[in-house]
Amino acid sequence: MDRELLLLGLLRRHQMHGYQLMEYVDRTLARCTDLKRPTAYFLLDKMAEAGWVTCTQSRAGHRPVRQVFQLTARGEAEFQRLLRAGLAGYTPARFPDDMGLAFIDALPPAEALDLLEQRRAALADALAAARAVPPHPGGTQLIIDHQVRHLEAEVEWLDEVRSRLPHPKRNVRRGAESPASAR
Amino acid sequence: MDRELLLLGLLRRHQMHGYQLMEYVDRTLARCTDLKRPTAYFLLDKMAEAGWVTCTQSRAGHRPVRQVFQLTARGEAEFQRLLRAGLAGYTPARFPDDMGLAFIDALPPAEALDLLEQRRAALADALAAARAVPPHPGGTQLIIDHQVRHLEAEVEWLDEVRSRLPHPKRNVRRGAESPASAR
DNA sequence: TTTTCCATGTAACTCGTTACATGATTTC
DNA sequence: GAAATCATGTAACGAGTTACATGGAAAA
Repeated sequence: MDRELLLLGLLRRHQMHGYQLMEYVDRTLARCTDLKRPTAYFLLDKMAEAGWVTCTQSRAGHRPVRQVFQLTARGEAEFQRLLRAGLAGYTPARFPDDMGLAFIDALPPAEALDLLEQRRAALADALAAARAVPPHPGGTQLIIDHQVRHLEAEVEWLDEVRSRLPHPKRNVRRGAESPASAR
Repeated sequence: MDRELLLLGLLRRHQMHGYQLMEYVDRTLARCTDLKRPTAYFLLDKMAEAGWVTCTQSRAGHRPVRQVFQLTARGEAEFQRLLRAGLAGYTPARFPDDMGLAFIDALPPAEALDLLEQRRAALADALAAARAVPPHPGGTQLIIDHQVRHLEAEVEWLDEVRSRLPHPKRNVRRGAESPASAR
C-alpha cells in the first residue's frame, strides 16, 4: 500500500520510466522505503492494468526503449485515497528483535548485558547515520525526523532495560573460570 | 526467526502440543507476537524435520490425537544461538504508514491536520491499551514496556509534526463554502 | 439438538525477494 | 577491447495469511 502510494506520488509530479523511478528512490529515498526494482516493475504493471497509470513506449536517441508511466485521473483519485488512509491510519509496529527479551533470563546476566551492549552499539550507529542525512525536501524530511526520534527513544529504552537487569557481581572475571561465588 | 525462537523458548519450559502452544500464545502473548495457527503448525513440522524437536503422538481420554513436541539437545543449541543473535542484533524498523507524510503537502493544511488527529486518536487508544495490560512474568514484561515506550514516543512525535505543519487560517469555516479569503 | 470446544491439517494466494537473462551503448 | 551504464524483464522461491475441511466430544 505504501509502495503504491510512493509510486503514484512520484508519477504525480512528472511522468517517468521505471529505471528513472528506481534511480530516484535509491538515490534520495533509500532511508524512507526499501522498494526493490522487480517489485517496482511489478507494481507499475499492475497499476497500468488497473488504469491508474498509462504506459507508453519512447526511445531517446539510440538508448533502449523506455516504458514511460503517466498518472491518469483514476490514478490521481487512488493517490488521494491512499494518502488519506495512510495519514489517518495507524498500523501497530512489531519489533521482532524483541522476542529474545522474553527469554533473557535463560542467559547469565553478564552475557545478557554484553549482548545488549552490542545491540546498543548497532542502534547508536543507525542513529548517527540518520542524523547525518542531508536535509530532504518537503514532507520527506518528516520521515527522516521520525526515524531519528524513534531511534533516540530506542536507545533510551535499551539503557533502561540494561539498568533493570540483575547486576552481575562486579568482581567476577568474565571469560575466565571464576571461583565459586557467594551464591 | 523470532517465531522459531518463541516456539523453542516455550517448548524449553515443557513439552506441549500445537493447540496448547497456540492457546498460550493467544492468551498471554498476543501483544508480543502475531504468530498465526497455520504458521505455528508449519514451523513445528519444519523444526521436527530439522531435529530441533521430537514429535510423539499421545491421546488423553477420548480426545483427538495430539502431536506433542519436545525440545532436543540440538533444539536447545539452536535456541541459544537464536537468542544471542536476537539480543545482539538490531533490525531497522520501517513505518509504512509514514509514506503519506512525504506527500502531505498535496492536501490542504486543514485536512492534513484533521487526518493526523485521527491517527493520534488511534495511537492514543493503542497506548492506553498497552498501559492497561496486566503485569507479565519475567522477560515478557520487557516487551510490553517497550511497546509503551514506543507508543509514547510516537504520540510525542506526532504532536510535533502537527505543530510544524502550516497553520490553516483560524477563521476558515471548514465544511461550509467559505467566502474568498485573503489569499 | 445445536453449538462450542478440541485438535489437526491443507490448498490457494499474496507479497516480496534473489538471482538470472538480455542487449545495446558509452566510457576507459 | 573491457567495463560500466542504460533499461527491461522473468523464474523460482520463501514466508505468511486466509479460508476451507474434518470429526469427535462436551456443554447449552
